Amino acid sequence: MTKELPKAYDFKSTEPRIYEMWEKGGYFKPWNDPNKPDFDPNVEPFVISIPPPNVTGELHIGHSMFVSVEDLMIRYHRMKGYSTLWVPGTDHAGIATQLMVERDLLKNEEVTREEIGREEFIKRTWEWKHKYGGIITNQIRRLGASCDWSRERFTLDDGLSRAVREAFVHLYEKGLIYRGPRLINWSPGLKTAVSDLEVEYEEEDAFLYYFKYMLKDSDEYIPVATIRPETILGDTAVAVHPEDERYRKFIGRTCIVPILGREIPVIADEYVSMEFGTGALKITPGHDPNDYAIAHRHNLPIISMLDKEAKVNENGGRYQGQDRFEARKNLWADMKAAGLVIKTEPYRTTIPRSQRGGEIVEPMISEQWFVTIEPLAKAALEAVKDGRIKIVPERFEKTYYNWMENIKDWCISRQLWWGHRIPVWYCPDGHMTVTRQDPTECATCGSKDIHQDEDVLDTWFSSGLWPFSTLGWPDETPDYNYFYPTSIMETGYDILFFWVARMIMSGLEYTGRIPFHTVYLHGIIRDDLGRKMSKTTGNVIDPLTVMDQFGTDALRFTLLVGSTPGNDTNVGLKKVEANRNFANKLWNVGRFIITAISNQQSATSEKAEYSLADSWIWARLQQLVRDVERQFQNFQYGQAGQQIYDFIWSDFADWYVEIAKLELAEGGTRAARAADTLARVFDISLRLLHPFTPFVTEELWGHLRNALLESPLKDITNDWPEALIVANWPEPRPLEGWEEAKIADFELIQEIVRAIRNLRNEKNVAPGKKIAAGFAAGAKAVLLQEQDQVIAALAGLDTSQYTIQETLAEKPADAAALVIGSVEIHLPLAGMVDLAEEKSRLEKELKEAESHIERLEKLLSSDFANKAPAALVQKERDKLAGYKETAEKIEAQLK
RNA sequence: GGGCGCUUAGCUCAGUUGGUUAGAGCGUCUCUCUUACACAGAGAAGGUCAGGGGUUCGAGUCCCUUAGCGCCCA
Repeated sequence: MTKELPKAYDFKSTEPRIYEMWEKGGYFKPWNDPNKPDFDPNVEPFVISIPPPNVTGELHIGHSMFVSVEDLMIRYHRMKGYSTLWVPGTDHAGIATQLMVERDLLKNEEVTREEIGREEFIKRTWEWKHKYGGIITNQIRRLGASCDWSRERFTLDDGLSRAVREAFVHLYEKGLIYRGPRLINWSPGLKTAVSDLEVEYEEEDAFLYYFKYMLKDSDEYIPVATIRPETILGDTAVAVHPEDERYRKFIGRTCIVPILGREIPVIADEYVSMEFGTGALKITPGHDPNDYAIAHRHNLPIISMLDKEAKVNENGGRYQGQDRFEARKNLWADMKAAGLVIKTEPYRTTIPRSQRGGEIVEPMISEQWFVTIEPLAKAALEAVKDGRIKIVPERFEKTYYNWMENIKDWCISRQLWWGHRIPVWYCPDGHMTVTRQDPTECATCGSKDIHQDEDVLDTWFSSGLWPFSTLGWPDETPDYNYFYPTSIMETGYDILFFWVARMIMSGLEYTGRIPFHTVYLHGIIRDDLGRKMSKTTGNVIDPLTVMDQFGTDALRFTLLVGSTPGNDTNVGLKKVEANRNFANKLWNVGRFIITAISNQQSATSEKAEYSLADSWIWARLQQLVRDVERQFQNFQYGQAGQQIYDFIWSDFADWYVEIAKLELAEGGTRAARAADTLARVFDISLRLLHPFTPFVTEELWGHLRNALLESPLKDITNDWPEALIVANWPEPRPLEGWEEAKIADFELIQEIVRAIRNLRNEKNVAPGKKIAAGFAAGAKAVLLQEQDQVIAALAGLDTSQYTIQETLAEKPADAAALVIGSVEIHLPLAGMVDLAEEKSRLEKELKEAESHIERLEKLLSSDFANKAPAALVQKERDKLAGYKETAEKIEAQLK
């Protein structure tokens, strides 16, 4: 064939073609499918369910991260022979999607959702989903994700909706779900409740307002400080510390709420801090969680003074209808006029803001649905504590425990339209009907006049079911029976609570089993300076642009290598560029090998001996396979990738390929052996690299396979499948005993070559110029003689003026000398050797050798010799001997 | 207030049972377009592994402590 491959790897034309080939080839589907007749239930599956991105979202760098890691895990296990399933899908993202559609309606049709009504709005949202829902999944395809698209799921699909219904009713029947007025976090802009997790607290500049709480029928007052003066309208008490000398006398008396004139008691509670503010606290149980708790202790009334839009309601007297911030201003002004104001001062405090949109969240009393979380949390806590579920990295287990141990009931109702509607129906008598099937009448009184709860469930409620709902639960489908529990849950540590914890609780509660045995958490992607990416900073890296520029493999490799589990990763374009270069390097190595194979005339005969380089590269490759395997077992993917990179570039390309060129030029069996080694080492390298950079490896492997098939070396491919994606993973082999010596021999050759190159550079010898050399190699003479051509070629020696002997009869004049252990090299660089310079160079080297000798002698005469492992001690002794030899030779040179 | 992480070459980071002169990429400097690759090759410079203390024959790696930065929870 020998169709010339282009000089540079063209990822643009390759990636789509390869992905299509994979998908059409059915490689993304598990090979052992429980829905097929030849299914074998004894085969171990490996399963990941994708963290579902927002259905209407677009790819960001975080998605690239999880796709890269999960695809790596999936490809590795697929190559290992597991029946591998990666379930893709998307999540309806209640708030985000609803907002997007609302915004669109307002912009294009100038209508609000209220104006078009619930039914029409949901219809429009589905249309939106159908129009844009494919964007994110196509972008995930571009990343090379080998997930089984035939099993793609969406949280609002019929099946998954049934799962949600089942879960809700199950909890309700078990008495673990309740409805009631509670203090919740209210998002006034979105007009919905949000859960505790969806509120973020940040320190901001604010003011502390000091004012007088006048005592009834008195001129006395209690000074009180507050951050939110408008909540005075909802005050139901003033609290002081029982021990506080300043205010003790007021306990039990009555205060007058400013402007409103309501009478409220002065109470004593130890919660009050005597140091903060004035030491007296106004109590607004309707709008503050701590006050709410105090109010419960003291049986205080609870007043809500804000409506759903955070405007003052009928309890706010003359401020009714005013926005919360407007009311703050007006009330304060009126209080000032009334002489109740003491002062205001700047103050830094934590402000609760909505995770979505960033508006200030108001604690409010509201009727909502809650899950009694404690029993679920207890089981989920236990599953991690007893090791049934392992979290990687381990330290997050502590975080998990801490959260689970302090968990509060989960507010699951949302005042939205886009989502799973709560499966509860009410009749006029207030009976509740909670069923799996939509009812036609009240289960209690039989009334036909029933209406469904208006609220929908928190999106995370359905996401929590994801590992099993996607496989068919609540039905015991073949997929569910075979693939559940899944294997690994891989996601960012930022959603450990939101999602992972809830999946564990849900899995245990509904299926009675852990949803996965391992949680692997990756870090957050930051920019090259370690800053969080944000639109306002303008440092967002768009993965699509990066892929356009450098290719998918380069992006994936960048994300996977140089990062450690659970740690944040800084990504800059420079890194991606460097990895693009790696893909290109690989491409060119491949090009060279394919040409070499195509030029072969005969097959490798059994008799073709292995050269030192052959043995060395094999030994190194086997070392690599062992290391990579160990690292994969320990989730050290970054390390593994780095080592493969180093092997391919620094060992295989820089040394082996260069030596193979000589061997190929020799022709005959030597050339055949070299071609054979090139092919086999390259094959295994591509397999190891495939989970990291699937496209370029698949492409090259295909070329390699074709070249081999059309060459005398075709037997190499006997057990190869048709595509790399399903090729066997290289299994580590035990050491055979010869490796260490071959590696040591080869490393000596490398040292010699490097030393000569170094000297050439130092002396400004033109790169193309061949130079003479005389070796006094002592015991290494035979080895070096065998490798003379290799040394000559790599170091640029003139073979006609080049000798390797045990000892040299006489020291060549006008030559530079190099000493490497017992090997002396004389390079007669006529006219270039400055004797004085030469002497000082040798003296410097001698000094270095001597310092090593001193260090090692000290080490070996210490306790080290007695206590350290024997092999290690021997290694140091050998080193010492080597340095001694070097020093001796240099001294001889200096005489 | 509680918990966790980070601090290693100019920059960004690796470095997992502690093993002996600390690695990579980028950047810098010298040379080279040598028929796989200039998205490259050859060579070089550059680090008291945040500070202090301890354990050990041996510490970037384990323990204690201080400082700075960051994150999570309250």
